[in-house]
Amino acid sequence: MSKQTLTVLEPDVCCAPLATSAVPAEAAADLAASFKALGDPVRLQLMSMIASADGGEACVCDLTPAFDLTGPTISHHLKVLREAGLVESDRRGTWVWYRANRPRLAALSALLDVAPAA
Amino acid sequence: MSKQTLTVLEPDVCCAPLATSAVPAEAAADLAASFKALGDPVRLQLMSMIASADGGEACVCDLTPAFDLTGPTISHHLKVLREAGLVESDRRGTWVWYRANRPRLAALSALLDVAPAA
DNA sequence: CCCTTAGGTTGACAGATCTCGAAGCAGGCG
DNA sequence: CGCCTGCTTCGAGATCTGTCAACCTAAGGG
Repeated sequence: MSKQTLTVLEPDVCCAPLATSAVPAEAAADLAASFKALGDPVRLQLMSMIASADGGEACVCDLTPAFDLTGPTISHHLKVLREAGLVESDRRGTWVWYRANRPRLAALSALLDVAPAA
Repeated sequence: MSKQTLTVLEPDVCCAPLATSAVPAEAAADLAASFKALGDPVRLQLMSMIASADGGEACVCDLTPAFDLTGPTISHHLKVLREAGLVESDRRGTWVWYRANRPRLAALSALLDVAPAA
């Protein structure tokens, strides 16, 4: 697996449900990167805390104390989520705020959708 | 991250959309394991090939030649998907057939669902 | 029986990942 | 200006992961 950052990352890379048609190799690399980012308990919780936060935004200062991990580690996980295109960050004065990339989440959700009208 | 196989793996471990309420730590470990399994381009393609296969089943003999990888490697990836509860296997005579665990996929899809009734 | 074919298991190795402590950068306060 | 706090980046160590070659098991055919 190469270290390169994927340049695709459009919210709607591939939306045909996985159970409907096979995912092409190029799209698979991009989509798998997002799933991999969610493939860590800490990041999944971070993602959910951010996405479900009041106002749709969460401050790092609120996220960090929720885990038994050091600041740098949380920062690292947030960076992974950022590079996967799942969240966006925004510095506001002293604190940094994170918000979820809804369209991206929706695309992933649609991909895993099975037989909506079975 | 421990090596232990999680014992939970019920299809409906946690279904409240990630954007609605934060995922509890215990559920996060289980769910993240599934996302991690999908976090590899090869496995994501395998998953889609199996889920979209005619009759809902795919033979390993059809999956392996679709990649530029050796048999053992494909076997390893299928094992990961199996242990993540995403697919089930079934030997039928000479060949082994795989089919998707639809409920599990549905649960993951629901988790990533954003603004169901926005 | 022996052999061939389909898959899975084992062992090994390069590369990636998670975690931390130390150091760096940005913004606010005295 | 000088310092403190919040967050990120850097460097390092232990662990995990993807891949292959070699080997093993199961099923079917002479």
